[in-house]
Amino acid sequence: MKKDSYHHGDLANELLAAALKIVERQGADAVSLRDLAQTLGVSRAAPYRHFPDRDALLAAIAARGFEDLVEAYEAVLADRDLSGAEALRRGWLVYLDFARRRPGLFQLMFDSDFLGRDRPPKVMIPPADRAYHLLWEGMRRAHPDADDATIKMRTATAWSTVYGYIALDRANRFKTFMIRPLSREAVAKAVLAASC
Amino acid sequence: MKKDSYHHGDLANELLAAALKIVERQGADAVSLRDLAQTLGVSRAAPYRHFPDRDALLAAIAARGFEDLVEAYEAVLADRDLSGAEALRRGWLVYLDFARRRPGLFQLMFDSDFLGRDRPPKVMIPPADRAYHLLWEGMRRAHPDADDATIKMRTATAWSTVYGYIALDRANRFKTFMIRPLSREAVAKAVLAASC
DNA sequence: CTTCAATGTTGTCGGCGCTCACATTGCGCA
DNA sequence: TGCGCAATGTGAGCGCCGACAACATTGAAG
Repeated sequence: MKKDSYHHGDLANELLAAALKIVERQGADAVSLRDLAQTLGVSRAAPYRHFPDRDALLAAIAARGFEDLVEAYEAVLADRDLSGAEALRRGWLVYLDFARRRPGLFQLMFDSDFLGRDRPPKVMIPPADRAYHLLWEGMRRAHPDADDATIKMRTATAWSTVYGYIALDRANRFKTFMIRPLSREAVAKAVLAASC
Repeated sequence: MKKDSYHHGDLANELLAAALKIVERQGADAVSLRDLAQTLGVSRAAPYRHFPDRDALLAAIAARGFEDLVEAYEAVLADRDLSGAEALRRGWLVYLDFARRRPGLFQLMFDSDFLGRDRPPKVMIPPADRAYHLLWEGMRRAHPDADDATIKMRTATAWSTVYGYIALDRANRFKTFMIRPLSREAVAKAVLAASC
């Protein structure tokens, strides 16, 4: 931690923390390894001792985002007293709230092409898989007797709607359609209605 | 057109055409003004005589994309023999087909933040407005007696679903849910069912 | 024929990701 | 205790990019 020593002490974590702040405030495009290094008082090349390249740093941040999202979603599913439909509704709200409160991070997690690659960054495979699996679990709980194909299709459709709404709302596209944008609750209800 | 003269002759249009090809094949991120200039046999600074900056060139391409999309959608609405629901369904198919055949262009049109700015590039305001307005017209035709608020909300929800599906499909995200992704027709039908 | 606006060129600046050879440090092991 | 090595940080440099400024060339209008 002492700043004047040759070795920084905790550069990897400080890079993650500083980059996360930038992602949340200005989006992933604003992350520059050179900038980061200067902010933390190290040389431009230092970050490369901890992350092979810029993408690896962003992937690590995205992975942390998935972990946070999964934690919040699991808190909803943990309440066994909730009806299936209500658990499903609250689960969508978790996604909608996450996207609204941390838009830059959400965008990095879902809009970057990390997960679409042949070989996604290994740090984010488990939490991302878990996040997607939870969507399926929520839908299954609301439709205990439906067959797998139905569950999957409804999950895909509902997730399309929620994700599309989030992306369009973030980009301010709904001003074309209405003065006041749809509320998160309205979206969650509409999605719920469409998948029940 | 003559290549050896000092003045190129039609640089603006050739820049647009060459950049459009790159957008469609590799996405907007792959567009480099320097590269473009070299390909067309002019100097690095020449493009700046025709477009103030890189964003302006991309905005012009996006505008052209909206014009193509509007043309295809209007061809559907022009058939007055179609039922409202069928016209709506075919309208969504126009979007889905456009997104599948020209993913890079679609992404530039809808994912870039041009339209979300305080002052969107003026070349793309009219065609983009028209494209969004057509969604509303299609929905109106399927629900002639619904009030405006309902039309708007259904349009917003349906567009969220279609747009979300397109983005997730392009990013290959549905492999988590199913082996074979949903077909365009299945999506159009699901959206139609949800908004009728 | 002259003049001028349109168009193209060269040079330059700052920023970026990334790599390489080298410097410093501290930890584990003899 | 002291030594050696792996981990970590440094500085220089490469090639790429967008953008600007000063200058060159051209064609068309008068």
